[in-house]
Amino acid sequence: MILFDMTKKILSEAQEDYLKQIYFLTETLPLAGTQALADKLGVAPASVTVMIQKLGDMGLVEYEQYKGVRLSDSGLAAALELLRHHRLLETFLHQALGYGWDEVHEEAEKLEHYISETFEARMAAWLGHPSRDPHGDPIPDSNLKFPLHPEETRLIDHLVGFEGRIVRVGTQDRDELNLFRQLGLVPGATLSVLEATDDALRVQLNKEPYLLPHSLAQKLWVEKESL
Amino acid sequence: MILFDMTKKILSEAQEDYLKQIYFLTETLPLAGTQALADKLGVAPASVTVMIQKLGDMGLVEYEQYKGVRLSDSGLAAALELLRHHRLLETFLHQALGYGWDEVHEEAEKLEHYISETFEARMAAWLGHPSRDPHGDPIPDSNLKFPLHPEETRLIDHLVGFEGRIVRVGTQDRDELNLFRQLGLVPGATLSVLEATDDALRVQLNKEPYLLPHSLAQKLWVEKESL
DNA sequence: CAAGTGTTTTAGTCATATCTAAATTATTAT
DNA sequence: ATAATAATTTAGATATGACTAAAACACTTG
Ligand SMILES: [Mn+2]
Ligand SMILES: [Mn+2]
Ligand SMILES: [Mn+2]
Ligand SMILES: [Mn+2]
Repeated sequence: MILFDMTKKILSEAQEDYLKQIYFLTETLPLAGTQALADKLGVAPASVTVMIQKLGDMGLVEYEQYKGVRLSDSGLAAALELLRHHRLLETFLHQALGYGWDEVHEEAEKLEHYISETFEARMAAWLGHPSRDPHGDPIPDSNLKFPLHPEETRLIDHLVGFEGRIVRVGTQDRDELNLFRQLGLVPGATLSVLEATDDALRVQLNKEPYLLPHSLAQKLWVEKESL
Repeated sequence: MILFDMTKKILSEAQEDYLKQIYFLTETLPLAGTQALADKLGVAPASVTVMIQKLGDMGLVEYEQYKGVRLSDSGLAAALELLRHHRLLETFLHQALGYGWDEVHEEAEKLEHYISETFEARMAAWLGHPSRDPHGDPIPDSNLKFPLHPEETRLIDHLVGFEGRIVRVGTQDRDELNLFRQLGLVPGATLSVLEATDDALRVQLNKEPYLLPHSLAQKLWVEKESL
């Protein structure tokens, strides 16, 4: 007896991108608003309203008029599936095809919607089932559970004297990524906090002291050196 | 001064697939008809008419009412670009990700429309700029010229006594591909023609004689053993 | 060469995803 | 609490690419 696999809905590229942005926005806030989604997706607010109504009808989001949306269980699964595709693709493009870490995002943004589950599985195997992408972002496993990285903390939360290793650079802006790379602020690099001011952090990286503006420091995640 | 790159039109997946099928049909015939295109693309004839009118307005095909279509220069370039994507993808999926030769077509059929020129170039480099895909089909080079394979001939055109090597298996039907594989009739295999009847060919392959129905033999291309 | 048959095109409809402009609802400030 | 402002939704339009049904055209056959 063959039953429908309700977990495998066929979603359009647009629908998947909406779910992904709702996912990102609701990492911080309880609900994703129409305006915020319109900004992230580069469409008009009216377009967002129409789409989230449809996603609501499809059971992928919980939508409250004039309030905003949150993902349902099936919507979350779809978003995580897409995120896994995205981050595996970024890692594969980097490791197998020599893409720079500033190049991977754009290509993955498109391909994430069109690769099969077979492609996903073969990439994961080729890469040895990685738990982070080239920027250090965590990759959900094949059951869509996030890998545990309990030691991961924000650089910004640390006091003078902290020594540790960068594990994640939280941006996908190409210029910003190139800046981080130029400074050697990449996953794996070790650094220590020398001094903290209101709007910057003085850090030591490879013997060199840098003054790191809050706007950049904010985007770094670190782990204490485990020797 | 920056000029538009007229060679890089933005085409939809549907438009690209129409161009590709027009390309295949006009390999044999001077014009591709509405009915034939509808069959190949799995759409209604009326849908084909509307689309080829649009492709005509876009300058991608030469369309004669009630006669059929042929590719223009720019349409041919677009079709060959897509064909290069398809066959490089098939080769890459096979070589890099371990796809079976019966699995590559379906995945490539979708991804061909969504990979970037960068992705194309990196795959080609990774593979060492191959001139054939896993089925032996020729891969247009980066200038969209076909590789020269002057020794390639159809098995069916040969007389008793011919000895040579299979270079191409001209089908993308999964069951048929598996049959060929099962029989050892894959690119690289050597065989000789023992006997020819009206509707079959008796061939020797790895010491084993086979009776090869015309319907299968027709799909094989060979080269004389060059010792 | 006039019918009849089959192919091709036209016309009208639908689904998707976008837009702008107008109406509605919610929030903020007086 | 009311009025102004901002966010959201509705309404109506557009583009794409498909469909069906009907009309137009082109072959083939008597
Ligand atoms: Mn995307
Ligand atoms: Mn990333
Ligand atoms: Mn295709
Ligand atoms: Mn092939």
